[in-house]
Amino acid sequence: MNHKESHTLILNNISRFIDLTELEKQKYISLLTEIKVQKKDFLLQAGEIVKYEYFITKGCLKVYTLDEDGAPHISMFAIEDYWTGDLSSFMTKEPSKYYIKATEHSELLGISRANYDLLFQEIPKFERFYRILYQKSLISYIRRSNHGISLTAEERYIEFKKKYSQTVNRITQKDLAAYIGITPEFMSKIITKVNRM
Amino acid sequence: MNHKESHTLILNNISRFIDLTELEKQKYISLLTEIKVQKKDFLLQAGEIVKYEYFITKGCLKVYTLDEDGAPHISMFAIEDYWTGDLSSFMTKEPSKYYIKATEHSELLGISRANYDLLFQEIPKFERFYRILYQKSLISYIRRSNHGISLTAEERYIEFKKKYSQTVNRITQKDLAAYIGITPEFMSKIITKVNRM
DNA sequence: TAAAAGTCTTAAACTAGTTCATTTTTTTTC
DNA sequence: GAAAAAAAATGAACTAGTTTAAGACTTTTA
Repeated sequence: MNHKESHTLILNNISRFIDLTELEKQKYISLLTEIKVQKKDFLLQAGEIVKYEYFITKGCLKVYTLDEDGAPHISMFAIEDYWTGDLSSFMTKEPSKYYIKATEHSELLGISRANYDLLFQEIPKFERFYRILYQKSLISYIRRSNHGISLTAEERYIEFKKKYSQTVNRITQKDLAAYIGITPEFMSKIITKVNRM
Repeated sequence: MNHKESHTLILNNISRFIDLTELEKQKYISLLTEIKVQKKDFLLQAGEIVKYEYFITKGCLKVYTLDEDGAPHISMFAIEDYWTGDLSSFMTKEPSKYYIKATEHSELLGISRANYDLLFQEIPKFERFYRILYQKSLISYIRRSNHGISLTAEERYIEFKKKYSQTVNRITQKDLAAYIGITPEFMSKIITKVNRM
């Protein structure tokens, strides 16, 4: 994917919530860093202090933690036109508990913490952009934390498939199990059962 | 609680993230509505379109949905100095799926949707306030949706008790069970077990 | 302040989901 | 394109959490 295409993608994403002048667009683009990661490479490993917030222009990545037993718990799959990172470490500058690993060759645009802070001074409209972006994310995480607790694994799988039909075919069953919160064995059983219905 | 006390409480909450002039403070306060709810009364019922976002100056409320079997799933307990409501219905103007019920006599300050929109025009600094407020909430809900899936009920209980030690004594075990995502019977077992340790 | 309603506890039988072990299928790598 | 590695499927024995039921305790209400 060339520069122009990835810049169009991120600017279109931003224009959902705010309008930028040509000059502001140029200024914004100048604050971004291009990053490429090969399949299976890490964008982030636990213990590191998070340097960037990322926008994905191409590819797919998984964001996860490891529990005391070393078992992964995936908190999101990030694909094209999505934002990802670890907001907590990015903001507090404390070591992250997350890993971010590419499940496909991926291309991203990153904004550093210094440029993120600068952005609000230079183009205050971005306060609005992030206000709305975080508001929408918050709404979906509130729903998700409720559903995670109140639905059965089978219901969570059916909901995921409905909501993220583009993503479900790009990830392994094992990773899906780590997202849904069950073992790969039980995931296999559920999929067999649901497909039979 | 008198007007002055509740205004001081909300202005202090806001001053965590932005500084307001005296004039801005007055303007902001003028956009708020005072609401009182008796114990067991509803601030919101499913099917209604959410009119306000709320700041609690006194009391305790539970925010919950009912599943197809009529079982409640509590998504948060809101006490003094917390914000609550249903952001989804407030923003989309679609009917809410949530109930909000006072578990104690409670006093709140509400901002209507019209005034919320007006606020950003009149005092653009509030974009920043809400950007930071939502960012912080988002960070804690991301963590929570991960933990809800990866921890056992006992671990979730221990974590809740540690994090919300002031709240845990103000709510019933039954409501706590509906928050943790288990039956009251199993909640009882866990509490007996944890206290024995 | 009695009685009604709601909450908490305990226990036995049950189910959703785990663990462990083995085989088959698919993907990766040289 | 063969060998190695990883993912998926299957099944049996297990555990965390549910269901149902009944009795004890606490709070609310008339």
